[in-house]
Amino acid sequence: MRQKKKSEFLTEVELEFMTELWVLGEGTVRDILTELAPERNLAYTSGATILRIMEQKGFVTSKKQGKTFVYKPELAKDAYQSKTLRDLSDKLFDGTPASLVARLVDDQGMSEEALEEIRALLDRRLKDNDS
Amino acid sequence: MRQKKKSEFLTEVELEFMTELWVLGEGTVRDILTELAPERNLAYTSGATILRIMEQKGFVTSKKQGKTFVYKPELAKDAYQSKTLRDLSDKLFDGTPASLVARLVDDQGMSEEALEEIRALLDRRLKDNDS
DNA sequence: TTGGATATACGAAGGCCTTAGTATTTATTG
DNA sequence: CAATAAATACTAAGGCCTTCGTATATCCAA
Repeated sequence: MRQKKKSEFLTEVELEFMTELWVLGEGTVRDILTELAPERNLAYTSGATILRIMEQKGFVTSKKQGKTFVYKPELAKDAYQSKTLRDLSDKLFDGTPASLVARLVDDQGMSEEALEEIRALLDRRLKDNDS
Repeated sequence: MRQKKKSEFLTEVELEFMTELWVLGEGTVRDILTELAPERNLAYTSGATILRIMEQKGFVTSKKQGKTFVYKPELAKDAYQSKTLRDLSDKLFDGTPASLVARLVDDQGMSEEALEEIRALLDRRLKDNDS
């Protein structure tokens, strides 16, 4: 009785939709399409299909409101961020998160503000560990 | 005259192969298959196909050595790490790398050493900016 | 109640990814 | 040179992703 065990990662479009749901809290097909960039131009039925598939996969749940489905994330953004980082760290950074951060910090195009912000974060975290 | 502008990201298997090439520096189909986990069990011709496609996409180059192709990464690991992080930051962390680090630091079991290491890195980087 | 607008259900096309098989070429060595 | 082993070239199948069209159901207003 083989378990599904599918990838549990969102596809490109699924992430696009989920991102809107994370902002909205919940929403209908129409709500989400409205939030997308105007140049996105996705057919209504495409949006409906995407959300139906996402529900099949367990990424969202729905409740019927009148004749319309309202969708809600089943997966918290925080949790998904964590999962994604763990995966990326394993696959591209030899499983050492520190090297991931190192690369990020080394990379051009990070403002000094962002760097300071990260350092503050680390300081706070290190202080917490001491106590 | 539409430009290719394809995704420029490695697929799952391509990353698997590229990871070996990054370690080896360069290698043949045989070399790479040897490096993969024994349980991977990929047919030789599959490996050859994957590398041929990767060359088409410009991820690797090849030179012929005797009757055999030797493949070499065209894309540096560092560069690909950066690109990937930028993409992830944009798509899942509202374009603010600091929030990415925050999530990583918050929930990954990062050792104090690793945290210190990163802070040192930041300090160095911020000093450089000052000068 | 019925017509029109809007929503859902279903299916399918086209594309890329992964994998592998078959046919052909090439190097080596008796 | 011929036989064998190994590599390359090509093709294709199966799966998932993205997108949309058609058919059907549902709500609301006149």
